[in-house]
Amino acid sequence: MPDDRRIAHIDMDAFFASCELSQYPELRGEAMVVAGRRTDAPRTNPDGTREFSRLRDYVGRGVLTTATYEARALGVHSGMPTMKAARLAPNAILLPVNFDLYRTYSRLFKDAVRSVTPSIQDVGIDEVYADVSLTSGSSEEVARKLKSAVLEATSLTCSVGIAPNKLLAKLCSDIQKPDGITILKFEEVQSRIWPMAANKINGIGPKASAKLASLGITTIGGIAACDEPWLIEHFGRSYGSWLRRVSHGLDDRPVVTYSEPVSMSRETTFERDLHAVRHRQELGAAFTRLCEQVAADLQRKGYLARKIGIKLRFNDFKTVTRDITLPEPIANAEALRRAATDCLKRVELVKSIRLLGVKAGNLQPAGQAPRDESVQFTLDF
DNA sequence: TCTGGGGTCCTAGGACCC
DNA sequence: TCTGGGGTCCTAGGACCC
Repeated sequence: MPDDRRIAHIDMDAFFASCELSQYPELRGEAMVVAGRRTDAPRTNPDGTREFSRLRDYVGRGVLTTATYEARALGVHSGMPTMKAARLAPNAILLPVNFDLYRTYSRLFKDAVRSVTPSIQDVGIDEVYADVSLTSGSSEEVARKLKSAVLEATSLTCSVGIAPNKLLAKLCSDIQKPDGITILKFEEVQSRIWPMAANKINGIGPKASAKLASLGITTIGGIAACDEPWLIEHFGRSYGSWLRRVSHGLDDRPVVTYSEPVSMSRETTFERDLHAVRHRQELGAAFTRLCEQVAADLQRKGYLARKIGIKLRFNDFKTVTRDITLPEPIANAEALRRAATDCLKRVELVKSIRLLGVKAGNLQPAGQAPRDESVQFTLDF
């Protein structure tokens, strides 16, 4: 049943690009993408003007992290391989990712939302849910209050959706973008939500929407028109009945204001594929580094891990994982590398390796656990 | 010149225990 | 002497999200 909550979803507009524009205002109105590495950083001339890299200068295997609306007009979008984007928009400005900057703005943005209501749920770096059931004022007023608080704190715009639950609020914040406000009452699900594409729903990704399309369903209303047994027959018991519920706008998930992390991982895609034998040294060094990074992350954030895993992606893009559960939780790099090496031994290393990753799971707070010392390793990959 | 990095959650089979 | 189930843990893979 629809409930009487009032949930806001606040989504920053083209967040990474907007953060960069605050640093480089002269790029406003330009086609610009964020994708590069440090070597693509702008250079400052003696006269104070700046020179920027262009997309055509990029060499590597990354994908676009974001693109301004002007760049999107040239046919590029986030997630697109950067080399492909370079062919479509060679003259677009290229900036390296600057996560420290985005984290700073993210903190300001979330604090601003928190000044309106304490009940907020993090959803990544650039969006939050907020329970505004008890916030005074009409939904319009609350939305305006949220937007002006964010603008004042960050000089950046966001889009706000307010609806009876998280599912609908998230769909709403996307309707008027950028810098928009969308308020939805439950009675409007049929008229305003049902016409939307099925894959707008959080949880209906590429696979599910392709399958829906193959069954002749492209909109949310199309799902709502199916009966539950039919959905269950095609999508399984759990996913089928979930599809039924969300297509009718039903969602009783609470706004979760705090949650413990489940896993921490580090991974890297190599500049070129590496072979386990021919590039043993290089792989061993990368492997050690990843283990050290994960260990450092665990220690910095105060967690121990009982599950250690590795991830390999081969030159044919096939991905395998192996993991192991330890009798005692660990956080130090040496023990982590030993466990990860045990996992690595269970993989046949014939094909060249494109990506290597190390992951710590089954986390528990470290409490009074003793700190470990940093250790030098031999490269015995 | 295809295809990043850091996450969460779910499923499914096998081991193992009662 | 012919075939239980339920529960939990472990492992691998995959869908999905930002």
